[in-house]
Amino acid sequence: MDNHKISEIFEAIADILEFKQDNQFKIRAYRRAAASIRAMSEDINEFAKANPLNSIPGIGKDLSEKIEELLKTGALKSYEELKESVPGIIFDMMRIPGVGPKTAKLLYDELKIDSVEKLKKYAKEHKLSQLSHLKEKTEANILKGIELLEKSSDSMLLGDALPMAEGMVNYLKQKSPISKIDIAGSARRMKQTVKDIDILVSSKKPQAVMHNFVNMPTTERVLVRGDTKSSILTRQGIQVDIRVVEPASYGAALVYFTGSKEHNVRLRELAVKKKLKINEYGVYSVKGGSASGGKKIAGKTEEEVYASVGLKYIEPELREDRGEIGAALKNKLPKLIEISDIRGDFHVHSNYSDGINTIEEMARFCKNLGYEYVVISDHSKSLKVAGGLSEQDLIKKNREIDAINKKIKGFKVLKGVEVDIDSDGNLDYSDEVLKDLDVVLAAIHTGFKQSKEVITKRILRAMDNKHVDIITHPTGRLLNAREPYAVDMTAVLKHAKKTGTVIEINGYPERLDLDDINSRIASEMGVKIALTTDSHRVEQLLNMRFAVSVARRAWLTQKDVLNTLSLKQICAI
DNA sequence: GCCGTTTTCGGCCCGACTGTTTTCAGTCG
Repeated sequence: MDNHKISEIFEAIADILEFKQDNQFKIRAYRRAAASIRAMSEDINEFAKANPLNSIPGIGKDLSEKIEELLKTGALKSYEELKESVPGIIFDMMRIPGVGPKTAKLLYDELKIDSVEKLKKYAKEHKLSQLSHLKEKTEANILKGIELLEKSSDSMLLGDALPMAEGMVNYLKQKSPISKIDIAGSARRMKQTVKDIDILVSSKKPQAVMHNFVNMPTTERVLVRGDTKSSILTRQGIQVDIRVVEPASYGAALVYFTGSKEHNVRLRELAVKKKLKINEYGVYSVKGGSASGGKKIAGKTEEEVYASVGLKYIEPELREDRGEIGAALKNKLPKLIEISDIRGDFHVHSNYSDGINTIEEMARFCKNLGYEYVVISDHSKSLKVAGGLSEQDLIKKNREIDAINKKIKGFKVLKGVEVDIDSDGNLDYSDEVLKDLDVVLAAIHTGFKQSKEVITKRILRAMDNKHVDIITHPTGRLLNAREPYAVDMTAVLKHAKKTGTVIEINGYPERLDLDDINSRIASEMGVKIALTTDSHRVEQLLNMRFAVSVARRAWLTQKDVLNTLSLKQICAI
């Protein structure tokens, strides 16, 4: 029973209560509790050993007991009973866009809908529109919603969504008179995957912007079209929302539209305590308990909005309700690492193994990025699928690096390897070979199905080797494609601290491994982090921004990160 | 169901768009 599972159960309870039209504040309490547990940076089992559960925000007496029951027995009796009391189909129905609890209840009560297939059939036969309060348009929308649900894939990788959003921003800028435009939402918060793209605009010609937006070349279908707010579905199947506001409201709208929702709720609660009201148009004073007639006191910039409730500006990557508002109140926000702090890349492949470009091409590209060094870390011999290097090839490669270092001035190529950790925890090169390298990264590429104990032991053993500097992509996950292998991350991080091993945040968009939550735990434990791209071609070296984004979401500062050090400092380690 | 520097009861974040309606409920973000 982990944090994720518990928050899922609380969400499911909220869904059921919503269907039953229970007290809306009770429903909100369950959803808030679920969000709170999701946002925790610690495993709830561990947390429960040292702390009272009701010290988690949004968890009181009742929910504490429910969590205890879940942790102890792996199940929740009251939830099982609740589930029995409602038809299972409601979970599927409420997942259809446009169908909420009320519509689901109506459809179930009146038409005895027990499958999405049946709902689809009835919609096509126009049986839905014969109900009261449900006419042809809603019927058509339900049908569209089902199709949308069937078509919708996993959420999109940030590495795909962000360039797409940037493309749209450029397109709109060219087509319409726009005074301000920003990507907002989870893409601005640099979440590893995003479900939709949000764009905020300020313009003297909002109608023109809306027109251009819904008629973008990538638009598949217009979902909503209004004067200030529209939504489309792209051909790639991702929803894009746009909102147009006045310049005087731009900052408030950017806060609102950037989210996260949980962060916004906290912000508004803080405002209420100060007799203020925050919405997407600004911050208003509340007179005599009534919001109307209040005076607008902020809204033009985000800084202004935060300041109005006594907060320092909070960077978008921190807006996840993971303690950032408390830190901002105490003026204890971290000074987050920035891409300009990065002085080199520790994980880069060349055409010696499975990369596309030569060592020199990779090196020159890095130099142009303003770096001082790059570690060329090709695969080791047993990783045949990726062209792993034999000992002889490695010697040849190292000679070439020496030659390149004589050619390129003011920059250094460091000799590295991504050495394979075999299924017993042995390394793929002997110590004799490893000792001549500047940087050794160790990784698991095989035996993903082994037990947690075995995999953890493999990694700990690799860290015990005095030549190993960095553990790369520590969980092996591929977003939307492969689950992480079973590994006791707490044990790995403890051992990393003990052995002085650095842990990687791999910026390859499918990996982003270690993730933000664990990276934050690592840095709190005093483990150093290396930001890398795992590049296999020159363009991928630009993925450093994604590694940096994970680090920022993990509250990391310059001092937490290895590759903010200069070449001289690195060589001295 | 949670919560408290207006506290142990009575609040609980806020507004746009849509559809089916003549004033609003439902859904969404």
